[in-house]
Amino acid sequence: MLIGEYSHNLDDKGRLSIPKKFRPDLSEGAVVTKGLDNCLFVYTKDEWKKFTEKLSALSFAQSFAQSNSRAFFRFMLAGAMDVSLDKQGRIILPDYLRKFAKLNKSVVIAGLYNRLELWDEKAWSQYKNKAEEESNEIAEKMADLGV
Amino acid sequence: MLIGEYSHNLDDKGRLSIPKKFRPDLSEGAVVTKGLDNCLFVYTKDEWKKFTEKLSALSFAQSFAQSNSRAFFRFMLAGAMDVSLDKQGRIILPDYLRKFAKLNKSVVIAGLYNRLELWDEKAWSQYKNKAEEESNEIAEKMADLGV
DNA sequence: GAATACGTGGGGAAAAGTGGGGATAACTCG
DNA sequence: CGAGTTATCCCCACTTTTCCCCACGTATTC
Repeated sequence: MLIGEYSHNLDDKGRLSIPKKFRPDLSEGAVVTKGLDNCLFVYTKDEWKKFTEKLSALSFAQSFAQSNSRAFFRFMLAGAMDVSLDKQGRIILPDYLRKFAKLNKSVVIAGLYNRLELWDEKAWSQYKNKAEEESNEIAEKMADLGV
Repeated sequence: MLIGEYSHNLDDKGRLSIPKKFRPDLSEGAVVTKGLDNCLFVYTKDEWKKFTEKLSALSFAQSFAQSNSRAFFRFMLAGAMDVSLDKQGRIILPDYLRKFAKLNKSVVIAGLYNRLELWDEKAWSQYKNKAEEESNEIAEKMADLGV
């Protein structure tokens, strides 16, 4: 299970080293794709398969009601890219994904159960501040979900 | 069962020693997460597993499609960190959790049945005073709930 | 009042992250 | 088809962080 928050540097060659803790999960290969809220998602090979299956089920079910669901489907899949770890445990992020998430040197790598998220550090801290201010709502959400 | 209240010091390296009494429960590993009211929760491995099972039971659409759900998952999962005791019975708190709970040197470790809570000592005493003032109201609420 | 137990602090070895050089492969353009 | 250019990846070296271990101090107990 992927949890926790790390801050690593993106170097001039577009390489990002993955925290040691996450490497075993990604050693078989991974897929990076455009995520929601202007971040990137990183899935393990297995999780990527599950994810696309769920996504297509969702897209099909909703496609009658929502015209933009196919656009969403394409958004998630079109930008996807296979990556693999080099011997130092780093991945290479293609330019278009770096630009999409507006990544600068300092990148936050967050574990979210079955995926990683990559954020520009500034964007992450802004998002987090906002979320923490609204922690009341988060508490309500927990209650809603029966946690 | 975890009960009792202790005050320990956080050292310059971010280490916090766990009261001897609680160590057996955490010896298999533990997870620290962001709690409510600006404190941190510490779950044993077993308790954390129960929690994640509840989360994973949620539907894909619920957990993924709604923006406040995404914020909730980022708060709970990216905000979490698994920790283990060193040979002196201490855990290391990552910077981002220390900042979240505004912990200074003196930290209160409180047992709450199935989890520990970590508080900055000042925040704890303020909270406790407030809670004691309102204890009448709390008692009434408990009565309402049929406790 | 010595002895044990527990919390606290710091020094040093080992591991993880970072950055750059160079070899090999791939791609492009004449 | 071949030469030049670009891109990819491996390897090495450096820096920073982590974590293990030892030692000290305070408190408690017998």
